[in-house]
Amino acid sequence: MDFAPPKYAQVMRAIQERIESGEYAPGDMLPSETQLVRELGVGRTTVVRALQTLAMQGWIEREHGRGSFVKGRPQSAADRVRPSLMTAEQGESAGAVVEAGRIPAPRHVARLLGVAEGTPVIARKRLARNADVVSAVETVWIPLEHALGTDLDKPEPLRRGIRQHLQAVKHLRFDHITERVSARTPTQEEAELLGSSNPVLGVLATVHDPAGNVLMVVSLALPGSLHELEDVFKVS
Amino acid sequence: MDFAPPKYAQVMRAIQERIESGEYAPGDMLPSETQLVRELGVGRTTVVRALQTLAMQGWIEREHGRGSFVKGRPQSAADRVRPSLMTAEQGESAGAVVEAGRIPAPRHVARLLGVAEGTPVIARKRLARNADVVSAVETVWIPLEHALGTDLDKPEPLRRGIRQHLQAVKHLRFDHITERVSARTPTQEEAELLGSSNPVLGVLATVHDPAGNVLMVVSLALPGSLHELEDVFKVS
DNA sequence: GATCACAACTCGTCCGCACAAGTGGATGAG
DNA sequence: CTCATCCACTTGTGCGGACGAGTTGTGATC
Repeated sequence: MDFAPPKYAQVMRAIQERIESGEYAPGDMLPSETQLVRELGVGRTTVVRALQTLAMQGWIEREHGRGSFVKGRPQSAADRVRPSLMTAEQGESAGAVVEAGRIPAPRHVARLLGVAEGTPVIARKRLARNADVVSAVETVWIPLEHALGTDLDKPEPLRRGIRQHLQAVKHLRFDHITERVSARTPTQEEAELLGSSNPVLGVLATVHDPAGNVLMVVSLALPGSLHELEDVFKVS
Repeated sequence: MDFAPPKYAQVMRAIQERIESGEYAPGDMLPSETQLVRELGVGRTTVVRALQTLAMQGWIEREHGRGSFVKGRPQSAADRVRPSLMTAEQGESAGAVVEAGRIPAPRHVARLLGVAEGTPVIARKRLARNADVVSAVETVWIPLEHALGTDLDKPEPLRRGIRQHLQAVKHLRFDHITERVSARTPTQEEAELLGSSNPVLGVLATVHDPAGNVLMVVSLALPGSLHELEDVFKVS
């Protein structure tokens, strides 16, 4: 079964698309709430909720008694691409999983997980493909206790992302992620999978639950020629 | 005249105070919406709006069908280190400046500055040292119009950072910065300056004024073995 | 005892309506 | 012309009701 997104989200998307397409340019006044009600066939409650959410996200500005005005696509630190979160969130397609099973934890992973080096953990390694080119090698390391009873140690592709799977099966909740990015030469194995030994962006991330415990470690190798991490931020 | 804050804000404050006082402890379930409606004498619309806003701000968590649960006072994510901003902010020490003067803009810089390739611009290249090791090659590209009258084209070290210098002399204000990070092999020149041709983090940043005009471009080569960019962020 | 259906609760969304309050142009008195 | 007033518009807030959907306990049934 598939679900239609809620109406207020549909209204938001409709307006966002008109802003991105240039139909509503920055500075323009949006149609009034009552106009949108008539045009979109929804209640004013719904329109107001959509507009207020857009205002909170920085797309528009609302002035009491005057109208709503376009500001443009919001640039916030929040919409930065977080490669580790993408990895945890995306489902898997056929053939993506290279390896999934129990492995002694290497030192750098053991330290981040807070276990002794060599402790058996579940490692799940997969390939991200982009137009038939391998665009990333993703390895997820999970302590046995958290992987127990999940499908993470099975080579079959997951239909939902790892985060949703862990939440549904084990009620584990992600709270925050610490991500460290560096540049390095790919390991032998990564070079073979990527078909190149050019420099890669190495991302090493720890995923924490609300109590601060480390749920898992994500390690990524992103070929420098294919990936750029973009970030826009205000100067104080 | 003084105004009473809107009711939904009063409801928010009431719940925040109960969380801060410990009456509602983290993990506790809040009273249900209908209970709060009776207790506070407001409509459910108002209670729902207050609770949804608190959830967006991270005070509580709402689970469909189960209830609302206390998370605690929200904490904003730690600020990330912005290498390009550091570069623009720091002063220079003796011998740091490798080169400063007029150069035809290379293609990738010209595109970011919005000028034709080969247009003369000011390039200022310097080295960051850390315990006598060259830890970064920093190049700043500035259109002639912005560099005119400044000391940016002179090889003498600046006592203040580039940002303060531009603001004091030319009244230019930084508003936001777009930063793109990738992994690459250092150029011939960078490799010589760094004394190594190991992979580097390549940072390419454009600095914008409040109107969105590009004030300058910053290009950094950070050896992967010496630099890690760390970032902590909340998961939705 | 295990299983299933159901009721009673939760939050999620949506509607129509109402009134307050801010803005700006039209209108008419002076 | 100047100014106050009014009116038509805008958004802000609030209410009650309705229905959907997820969760959990309870009790009947097998």
